[in-house]
Amino acid sequence: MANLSPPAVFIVDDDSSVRRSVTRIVRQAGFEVRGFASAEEFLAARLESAEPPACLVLDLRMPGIGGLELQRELAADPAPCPVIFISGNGDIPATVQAMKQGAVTFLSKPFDHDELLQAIHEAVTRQRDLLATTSRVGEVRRRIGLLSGRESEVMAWVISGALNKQIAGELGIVEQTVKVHRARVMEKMQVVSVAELVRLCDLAGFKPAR
Amino acid sequence: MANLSPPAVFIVDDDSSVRRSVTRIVRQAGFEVRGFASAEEFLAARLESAEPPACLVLDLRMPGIGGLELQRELAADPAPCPVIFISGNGDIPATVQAMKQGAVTFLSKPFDHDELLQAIHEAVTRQRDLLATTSRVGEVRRRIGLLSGRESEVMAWVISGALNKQIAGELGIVEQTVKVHRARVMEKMQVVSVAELVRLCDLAGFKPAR
DNA sequence: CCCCCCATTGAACCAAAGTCCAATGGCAGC
DNA sequence: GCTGCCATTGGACTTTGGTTCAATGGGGGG
Repeated sequence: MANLSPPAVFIVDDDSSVRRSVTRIVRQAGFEVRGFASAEEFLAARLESAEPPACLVLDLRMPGIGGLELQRELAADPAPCPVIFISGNGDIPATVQAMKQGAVTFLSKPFDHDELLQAIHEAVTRQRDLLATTSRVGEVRRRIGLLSGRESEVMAWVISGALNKQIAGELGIVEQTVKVHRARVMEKMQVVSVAELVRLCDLAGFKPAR
Repeated sequence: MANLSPPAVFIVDDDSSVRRSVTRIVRQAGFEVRGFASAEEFLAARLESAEPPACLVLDLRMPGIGGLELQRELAADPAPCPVIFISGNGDIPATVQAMKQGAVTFLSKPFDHDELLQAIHEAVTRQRDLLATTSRVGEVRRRIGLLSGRESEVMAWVISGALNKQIAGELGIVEQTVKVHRARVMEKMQVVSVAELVRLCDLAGFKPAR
């Protein structure tokens, strides 16, 4: 719960000499590095200690699960680990697919050390930003989860700009009841103004009524 | 002001046989096509008739301005024309740069006709969506431009959730004055609720105070 | 069966927002 | 100098929003 200082870099490549080389370069730049000989090995290890502030240096072609497949697997994650590809025999279609799937970059072996480090830097930055927004979204969703059914309905109308009177009409209840729910919404969502509420809901993908 | 039916496709390639080939394929699929032998020629023609619903099929290597450079030029536009690269001698670094600069895809000659058409379809869709949001943003910015200086200040505080009393204090004026400005803001921005106002301002990048 | 959460309503009250109407002063352009 | 736009303020009034206290009824869990 407190591993922010040295971002972790994972290197997945079936060629042990590449692993050693990358490990040496990246470690020297001050990162925590772990090597894996295959996608399967990485996935197995990842299950236990999913510590987010990290990025992945990935070989395209490997026995078993390939780089693109692994990338696609990871993309299902809400805050996927950014991927940097390195490949000795990459082709343009693979590069295109990798980039479409969100790769930071695609380097060819032999790669330039500075290029790799710069890519890692970009990946770490991207990951930090992504984690920041994802955790904010998660927090907002947690709060939304605390709302009762009626409270959610009322909130949907509030963020669509409806007056209490209108909300009451829509829900078939009295204005006073709306006020009660509304007050609880503001309390549970931890906001003091409609403006903040609108922003939180937009962020979390909570849709207004109508 | 009404050319929405057949999206336009521009093909820029110094090889006239490629232009002919692409033109034939794409025209047969129902698109309007225009060919250009160089980036310069395209830029010159573009100045007059910038009709947005379009996409660009672009060769990587050409005499004069290259494909990547042209793409970078176009990217300065608020709603840049989506680019599909085709290249006979593309390399991975060029592909990576093209994709990073927002290319739809990167095809190698000889390319598959269906791949090209599918890419064009994606480009057109992307462009249509982009244009929709850009025009909405433009409209909102136009409205913001109608606000007087004070009105903008008041709006910034309103969308940050401040009460009229607080706004008055911040601006060193009386609450009644705030109400006047606020009413004009709602009128000029063409909204009836703070919720809508917040969304418009977020969309247009208008930042709240504080 | 009792307790808690949820939804609902009522009354009373205060604070805030919105809407009139009227008026003053500065400033730019014709 | 007149005109129009902007910013400002005052007063009076209505509508909404928000709070507090009190109460009822349904439903699930210990």
